[in-house]
Amino acid sequence: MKAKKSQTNNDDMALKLKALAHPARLEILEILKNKCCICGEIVDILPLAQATVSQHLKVLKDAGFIIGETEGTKVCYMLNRIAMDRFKESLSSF
Amino acid sequence: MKAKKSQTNNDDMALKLKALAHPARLEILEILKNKCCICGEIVDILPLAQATVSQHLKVLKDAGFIIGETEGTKVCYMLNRIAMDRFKESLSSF
DNA sequence: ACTATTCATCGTAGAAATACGATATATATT
DNA sequence: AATATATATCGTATTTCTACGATGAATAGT
Repeated sequence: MKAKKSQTNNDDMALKLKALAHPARLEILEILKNKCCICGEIVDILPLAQATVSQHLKVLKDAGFIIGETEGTKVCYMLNRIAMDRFKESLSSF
Repeated sequence: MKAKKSQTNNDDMALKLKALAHPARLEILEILKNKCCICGEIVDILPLAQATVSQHLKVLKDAGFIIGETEGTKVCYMLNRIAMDRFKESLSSF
């Protein structure tokens, strides 16, 4: 049961690592580290199409690293500091 | 030039994250965290074919997370503690 | 109601990752 | 030299990722 749990942990950890394992997504996180941004601002910064950026944002959101707050027709994205810190903490065992 | 450097950093970081982003590779790292192992021992532990384990070891080695020391016909793998710590350190900025 | 704006989702082409059997390579043993 | 052992590499089928145009959905402004 210990091994099973470790397995589950690794699966979960691998999913989170995969969510981070792309240059564009790391850049998005760096942008959101300093300030909240609406999707369009991120599209303006990155050399990627809107659909692609939206896809990357979804990956980060599904992994829990960012939060999106809808305000009218815009969506304000922000870093989920707690999730990020928890992730780094769980990495510390390696 | 600041942006360029950040880009390069992110590319490199993404490569390292990708190398870690697989349950089998995380498990290999956990195994090697405690003791050095020859490839065959890892093959015995993981439910994967020898070719697959060898492939995963190569990914970890190419990313610098492990070191392989050949001893006769065997290869003793060990964690590259320095590389791992450096990686975690560079993650701390997020 | 119509139009514009913002973002998400769909469909899809191309690239990369994954797993494995087969085979190659290199050393050790007899 | 022939055989056994340990590992790496090759070829390949399958799956997953990535990027983007096209389109849908929701709200805002006229």
